[in-house]
Amino acid sequence: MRKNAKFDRAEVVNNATKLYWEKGFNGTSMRNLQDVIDMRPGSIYATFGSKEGLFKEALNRYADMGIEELLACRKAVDSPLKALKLFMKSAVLDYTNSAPSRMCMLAKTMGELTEDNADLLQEAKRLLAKIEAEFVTLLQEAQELGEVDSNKDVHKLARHIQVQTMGLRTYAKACDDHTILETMVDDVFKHHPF
Amino acid sequence: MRKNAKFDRAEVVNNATKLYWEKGFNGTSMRNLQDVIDMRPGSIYATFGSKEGLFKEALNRYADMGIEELLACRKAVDSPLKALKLFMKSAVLDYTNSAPSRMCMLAKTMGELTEDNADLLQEAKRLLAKIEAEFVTLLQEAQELGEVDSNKDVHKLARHIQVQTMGLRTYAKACDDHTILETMVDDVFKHHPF
DNA sequence: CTTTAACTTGAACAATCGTTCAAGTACAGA
DNA sequence: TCTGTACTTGAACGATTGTTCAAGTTAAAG
Repeated sequence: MRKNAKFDRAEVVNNATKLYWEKGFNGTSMRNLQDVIDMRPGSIYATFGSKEGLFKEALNRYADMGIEELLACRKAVDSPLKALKLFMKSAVLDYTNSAPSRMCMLAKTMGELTEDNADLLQEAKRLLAKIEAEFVTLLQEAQELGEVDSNKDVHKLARHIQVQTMGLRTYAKACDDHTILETMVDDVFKHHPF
Repeated sequence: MRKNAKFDRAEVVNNATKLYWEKGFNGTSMRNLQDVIDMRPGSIYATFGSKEGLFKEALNRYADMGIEELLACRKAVDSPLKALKLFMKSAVLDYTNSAPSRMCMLAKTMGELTEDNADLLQEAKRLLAKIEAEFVTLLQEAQELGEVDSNKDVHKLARHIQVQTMGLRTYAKACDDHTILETMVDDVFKHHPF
């Protein structure tokens, strides 16, 4: 057997994700990528096939990070509803960390791409649905614990969380006022239809 | 005095706005623009200065169209709150018309651009604030008519409308289910904090 | 009709785009 | 040590990018 490639694939995809997340698909050039992932064109194309192939992998990495974060929130607090709120606060307010953009990378991708990149668009939709399914799981748990009325539709609530998160993160890029944003997240869980 | 340019500036900006709205700033090339506005590079640069200059004008045209639409909604119904709901339904659900994208062009711009185009980003923020101010005006009227409690903060409510609209329009691009979307808009005005 | 200034045209520019591939390097197996 | 293969390298490709500008066109003024 041959040894694997010299580069650390996970690290490479992480760095590519950061750049794509910040600059978008069209705003990122292969030469930008070469610099941040420290690979030459030949290796990149042998490994990922194309700019689109690497972007697709970056989208998946991004979604996985989000789900990991959500599960981490769940473990950090004693209730699934509090976990959702913590996750949302983190997504909307925590720009102190090394997040390349305030906005959701999947939402950015939905906005940027057209049918010219139908497969990437499809992948972004699929991953949004995957995340929404995680919301459903948490909401079902909340229902079992009595935090959410048992007659509520958890899929509907999950859609609601999704819309709020994407909307607030977009608003956050335009607003910048931390107090206003925090109040808006609090209000989601104050006036919510749970 | 000399006669004005042969081209119809308003028409040109309209067509440029359509293309920019659909493809985004980075996704649109000057040659794409030349085709749809039927002008040659020299004329374009003499008139608009740069790709960014034309985009800035397109952003303004887009915002003006939105405000016109909002005022048209106000005239179409007998209450400011119903007007807001009508506007939101139109923005989220009416993809039958010739809108180049389901998403808000300003939201798309906020997502696509970075500090590399700080002035365009600033302009998009300014226009989002301008639209939000129109929401405030309608909400104040609603307050005067007793449709909204007088102790509510109209600026806060306007922010809420803004977030819902942007969030739902982003979700709409990923969802496609008209029934689900319509229910979500209805729910905004059912469970709202007014 | 001639002049003159405003405006349009499209070829051309340097820079950058995504991608390819022949040549070089590195290392497991014999 | 030698061979063979997996992998990396970076120069190079044609296409396209945003932009410029000298030449051409148009039409009002003299």
